[in-house]
Amino acid sequence: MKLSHSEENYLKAIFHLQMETATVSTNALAQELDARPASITDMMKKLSQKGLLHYKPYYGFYLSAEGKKLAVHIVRRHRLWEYFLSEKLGFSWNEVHPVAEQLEHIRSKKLIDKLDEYLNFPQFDPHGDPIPDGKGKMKKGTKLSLDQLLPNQKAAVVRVSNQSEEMLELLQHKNIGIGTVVEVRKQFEFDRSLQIKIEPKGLETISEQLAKNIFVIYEAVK
Amino acid sequence: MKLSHSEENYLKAIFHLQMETATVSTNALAQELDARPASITDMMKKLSQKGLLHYKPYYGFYLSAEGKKLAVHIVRRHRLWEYFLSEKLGFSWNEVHPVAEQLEHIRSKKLIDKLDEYLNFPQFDPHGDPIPDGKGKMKKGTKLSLDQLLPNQKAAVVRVSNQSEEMLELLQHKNIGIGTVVEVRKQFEFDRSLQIKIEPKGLETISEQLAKNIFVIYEAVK
DNA sequence: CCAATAGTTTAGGTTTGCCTAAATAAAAAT
DNA sequence: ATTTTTATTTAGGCAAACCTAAACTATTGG
Repeated sequence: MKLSHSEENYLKAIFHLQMETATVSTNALAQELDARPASITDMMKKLSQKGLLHYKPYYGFYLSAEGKKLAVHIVRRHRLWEYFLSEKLGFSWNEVHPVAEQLEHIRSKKLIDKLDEYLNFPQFDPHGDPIPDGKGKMKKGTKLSLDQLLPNQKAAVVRVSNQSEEMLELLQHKNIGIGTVVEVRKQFEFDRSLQIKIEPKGLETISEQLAKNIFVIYEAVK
Repeated sequence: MKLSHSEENYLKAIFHLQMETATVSTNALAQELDARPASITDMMKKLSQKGLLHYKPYYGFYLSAEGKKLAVHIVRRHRLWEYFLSEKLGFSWNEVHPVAEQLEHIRSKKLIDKLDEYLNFPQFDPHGDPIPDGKGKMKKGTKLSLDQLLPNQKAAVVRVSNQSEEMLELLQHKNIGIGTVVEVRKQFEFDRSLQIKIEPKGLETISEQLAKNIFVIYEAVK
């Protein structure tokens, strides 16, 4: 099934809205896509006819299994590109979205597979959102800033919220980057600084200020 | 000036055809773009109205200065992506074109600048065609296989025509890759093998068979 | 319960980028 | 120099993806 850019955008938007509400309304989607409700209705007819979503007029719609599968693949492409832009080309995490929005529509399975491999199969994008793997599976986790992480809980760095030269320098010195696995060992009451374990190296102490700017994800307990 | 994907494709195609003939005909462009002549006429009206080309009905057309500038930038994007796909993602040189055809339309100056920097400002794509720099300048040169290169003439490797594991292994062993500067020192009559100088390392001897599969460009004498 | 309002769909229009078929201009052949 | 052939343009249409305005449902509040 080959989709137009527009159809892909619709699927992705519905996918995101479905995280909140099981069934999505015309107006909600119109707002999400910055389009008029009438345009949404047009597209819903088309997509439901293609079997990508269930649509009952006046009652909203939600993705079919097929539609969801396609949506997840689009999300995968989007987040892989975000990771690429951030990690390889040095974009800051707040600049990646609009460009990834375009890159996600490039049609080439080989491109995405090779890119994934080249990036070393990252599991989270620069915003801390999970990247689905080739089969559509993605890590579930809880996102919070490092100063909120419970002690002795392993977590992966997914984003740094401040992009100043000074902070990046400090992070580089301490060998902390996206994907780095960390664990809080101790919190010192006096200045709320943290002693953390950084894999694979060793221990470091970081200030509360820094910790608040580092976001991590830890895996939900199974 | 922002162009649609289609408009960009037209400009690029005209640019390429202009290498052969100063003025391009409707039919030639229709063939190049695999479209009907009537569609070409439609687009020529639009592009000439935008000032991107000079068009006299029944007499063909050619790019204006503005149109040429835009075309060169599209070519730049295309070739940078080809280089990326080949060098970073491990695509073979004959697979890169269709994917680059899509990637070239991504709109983001920053993306291209960063990509160029990330790739270390390459001057030739995997087909041996020159990549325009940010200002539109590109190296002019003559392309031939290494066994045809005149002795003591420095040249840059731009492509290897065979992609077998065995050959890539050999090339890697001899430290020859795209961009490597080489120079023929001596040709042995017996088996037509070549002694070549490889920068920055040193001398190597390569078989005629290998030399025929390595393509180089040398700068035209000024 | 029924009217007002909020949400959704239908009807009809626009632009872009294509197409076919017919008309017209230029080039080639007799 | 006509006629024939080839090349190009015009005219009219179509599909995708939007839009506005009008019509229609569903919900909600009195």
